[in-house]
Amino acid sequence: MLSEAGQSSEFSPRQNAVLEQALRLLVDGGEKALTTSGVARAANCSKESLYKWFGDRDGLLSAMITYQASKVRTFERNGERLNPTSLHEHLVIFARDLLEVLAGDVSLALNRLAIGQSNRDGSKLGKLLLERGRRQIDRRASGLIDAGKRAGLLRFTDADEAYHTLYGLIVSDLHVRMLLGEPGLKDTSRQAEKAVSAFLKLYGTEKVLAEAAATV
Amino acid sequence: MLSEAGQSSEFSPRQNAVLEQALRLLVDGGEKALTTSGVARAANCSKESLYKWFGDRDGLLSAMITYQASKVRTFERNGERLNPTSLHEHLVIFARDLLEVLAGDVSLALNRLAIGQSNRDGSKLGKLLLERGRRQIDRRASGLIDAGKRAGLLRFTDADEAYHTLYGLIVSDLHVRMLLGEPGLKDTSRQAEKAVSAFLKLYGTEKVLAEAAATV
DNA sequence: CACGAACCGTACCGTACGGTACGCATTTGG
DNA sequence: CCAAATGCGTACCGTACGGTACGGTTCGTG
Repeated sequence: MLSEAGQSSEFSPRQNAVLEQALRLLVDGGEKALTTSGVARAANCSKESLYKWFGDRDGLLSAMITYQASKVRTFERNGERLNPTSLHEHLVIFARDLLEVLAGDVSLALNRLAIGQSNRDGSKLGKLLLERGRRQIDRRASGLIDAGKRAGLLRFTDADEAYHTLYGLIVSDLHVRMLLGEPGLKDTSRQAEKAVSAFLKLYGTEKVLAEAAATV
Repeated sequence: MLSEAGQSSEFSPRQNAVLEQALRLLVDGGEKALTTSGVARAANCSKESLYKWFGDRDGLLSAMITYQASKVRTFERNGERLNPTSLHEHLVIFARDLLEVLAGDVSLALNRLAIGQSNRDGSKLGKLLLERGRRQIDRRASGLIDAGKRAGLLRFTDADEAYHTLYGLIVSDLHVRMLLGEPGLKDTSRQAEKAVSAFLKLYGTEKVLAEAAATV
C-alpha cells in the first residue's frame, strides 16, 4: 500500500516523529547505529509497526531521505528586477545557503548513508537523494542565473554549464572532504564571496564587472 | 625521494596479492561483499593469516587504502621552463588525469568505503585516504601553478586558494554524483579544456590571455 | 458499552559476520 | 633428514542484526 504512495502523500505525524528519531540515530552513530531495534526503541514504537509503515529497512532509509527533503524547503523568489548589486547579493546568499546545507550534519549523514550503499542496491538511495535533495537547489540557482542573463548582467550559452561552474567555485572539494570526516571551513562567507566574484568575472557582462571594480 | 620510496616495502608480495583480491571484491560488491571469509576464499589464504598480517578488519581496510595509494604513483616533472602553450597543455593533462582517477572504480569504491565509515571510527579511514591518495595530486598541481607563477604566467596571492579554484572548476559536483552512483561524463576532455580555460581567465596574466584569445 | 483496529513491548528465529582454534601440508634451515 | 615455522582449509563460537509472531493495551466508533 504505502510502497507506491510514498511520493504523493506525506507521512503521518507519528511516522514523522519516528523518522526524526531515526535521523537522530543516524547522525549520532552512523549507519551501524541505525538498527531497526534501535529506531523502535528510540521512537517508542514496535518493530512490527516499522515494517508495517516502511516495508523493510531500505524503505525506512528512503522514507528518511524523503522526509528530510520535505523539511528543507527553499523559496523561489523571481520576477524581481535584478541590478548588478542585487545579483551579486543573491548569488552570495545562495552560496552561503548551499555551503550551510552541505555542511549540515543531517545532510552529511544522509549523503554518507546513500554513498555507502550506492554500489550495492544499484544506487537507489543515491538517485533518490539527488532528485529529492538537489532539485530545489538546482532550480533556485538556475532561476537566479537565468534572471541575471535576462537582465543583461550574465553572458553564457549553456545555463547548465554556467551553473555547474558556479557550484564548483563555491564547493570545490569541500563536500567530499566533509563527507570523509574533515571539519568544515571556519568562514563560509569569505568562501562564498570569493566564489561569486570569480563566477562574475567569468560570466558577468561589462555592467557587473564595472560594479565589481568599483566595490573593490 | 622516488628512489627509496618503493611501494613494495610496505607489504610482502603475497600480501599484495591478497589486497588485490580484496580490492576486487570491494569494487564488485561493495562493502557488504568484503567479508573476511570472502577475502580469504578469493585470495586462497586462511582467515588466520589475514588476522596475523593485518590485525583486524579495520587494519585490512587501511592496508587496502595504503596499497592502492602506493600503486598510483604520479610523477613530478619540474624545472622545465613554461610558456603559455605548455602551461595550458600541462593543466589540461592534469585535469584529465584528475577526472580519470576520480572516476576509476577502485577509487570510487575506496572513497565510498571510507565515507560510509567516516562517522563511526572517527574518520580514521577518511584521513588516511586524504593523506595517502590526495597528497600526490595536490603536490603535482601546486608545483604546476607555482611554476606558472614563477614564469610570470599566473597571478595569485594564495596558491592554495588558486589550487582549490582549479579543482572546483575541474570536478564541480561530479565526484559526489559519481559516489552516489551516477555515471561519469561522456567527454572528459571537453570538461578539462573548459575548466582550464576558466582557470586561466581567472588567474592568467596578459601573456596567457593573449595566447588563449589567439587559439580561440 | 462493546468490539475491532492499531499499536506497543518483548520474545523469538534464522542467518551471517568477526574473530579464534586446530589439524595438516609445505617450506626452510641446519 | 629432521625440526621449526609458516600458512592453508575448516570447523567452531559468540554476537548482533533483519524480520516475524504474539499477548496485552489503548483508542476510535457504532
